Amino acid sequence: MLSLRERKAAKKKKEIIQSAVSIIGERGFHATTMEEIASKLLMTKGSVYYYFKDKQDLLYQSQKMLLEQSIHNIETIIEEKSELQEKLHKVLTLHVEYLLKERTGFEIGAKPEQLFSGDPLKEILSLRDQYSRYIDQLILKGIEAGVFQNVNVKIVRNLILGALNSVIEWYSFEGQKSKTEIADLISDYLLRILKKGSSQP
Amino acid sequence: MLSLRERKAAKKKKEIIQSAVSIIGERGFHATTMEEIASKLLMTKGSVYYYFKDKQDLLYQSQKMLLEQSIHNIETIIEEKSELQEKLHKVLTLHVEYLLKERTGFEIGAKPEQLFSGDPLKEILSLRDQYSRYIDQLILKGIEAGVFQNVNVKIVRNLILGALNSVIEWYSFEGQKSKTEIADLISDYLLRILKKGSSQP
DNA sequence: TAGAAAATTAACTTGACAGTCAAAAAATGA
DNA sequence: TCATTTTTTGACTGTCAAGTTAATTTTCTA
Repeated sequence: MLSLRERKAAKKKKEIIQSAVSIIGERGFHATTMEEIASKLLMTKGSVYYYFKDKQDLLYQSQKMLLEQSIHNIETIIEEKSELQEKLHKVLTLHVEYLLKERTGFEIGAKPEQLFSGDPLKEILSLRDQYSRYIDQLILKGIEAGVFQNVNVKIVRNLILGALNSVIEWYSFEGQKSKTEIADLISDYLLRILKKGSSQP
Repeated sequence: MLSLRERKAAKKKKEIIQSAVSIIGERGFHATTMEEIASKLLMTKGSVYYYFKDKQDLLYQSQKMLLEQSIHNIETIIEEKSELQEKLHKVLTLHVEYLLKERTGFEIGAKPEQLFSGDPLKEILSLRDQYSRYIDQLILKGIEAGVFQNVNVKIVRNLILGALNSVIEWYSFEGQKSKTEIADLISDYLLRILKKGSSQP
């Protein structure tokens, strides 16, 4: 079990990540200074460097955290026992909800190629890939089971994820609709790409 | 008519913009230096400052150019005489094709709030808005004419644009499909969100 | 072709920020 | 309580890039 000290350190790390994410999310990675990140927590830059190797490391750990949680989310739903269509609907809905919850964090990570290189980049891309493959599997199973139309799986998956991720840019807290309502509506619309119409056998 | 000198200057401006866009597109705005932009054209930084007020200005003018061309594209199609569905299909297709043609330029401009502020930001957002409104109109007309399902226009428009714009991130030149094929396929899939199925009256 | 206007250069200033480090402060625990 | 370990500090360094400018070179034109 973790000592009090270790748990305190872990908490501080999380706080620093949150501070970093919120500022970087607004201003962008390069425009954000370590001093800003620190001073938001009433700390000095030096302290931040006590917990993180460098600026890259800070960003990398925050992105890894978000992606791992996303994968955990999708795995939970996939293990549930329900109809394929309902499952995919749930996956899309949760995707939107988690995206909006961790809005700034995901905004930052949109273009990992510009943020990371080498092994960290590989790791981030591989986590994204893992997530995409889960969705591909759901679509493929749906096609095989005759629930969905026959489509180019990768293209449709990319379109769906692209549409979902864009919600970050246009969902406004001012809007009439709650996050849950929006998530549900979006998922309905996007499933139409896959659902069988009258013209198909 | 423009003098030779003016035309030369305009050409040089374009070259600088292209150089800037290609480097910024790869590395990001803040990570790109004016010296890099200049040296790609065998120039020095000072020359670039002769044509552009500052780094922001250079970026702003490149974005404005792209958006104005996009608006011109959509206006051309809207003026054509064809069925609503076909018109929207053409708009989506051309959107993808132009996006992939000017790939890096659009990649940069994805988050204008992080790049601009004040009047330039307003101008960029207003151009984007103008483009969106054209699409809204097409969808709305389609609904009114009974060609499309009744949907929340703004949400569906945002989903469609989000999906379309994501193509920048995943379309690979290695892929089997040409840009035209991809554009066509994507437009087909996305129109399914709007097309009437058998369940609707 | 000479003189003016336009364009380019290279050296310079300025400011900012990432990352370091020795010393101080705080927490721990015997 | 006091010695030891952990954490924090803030001043410092080195680097790097934006933007300026005076001097030079090129281009135009009368």
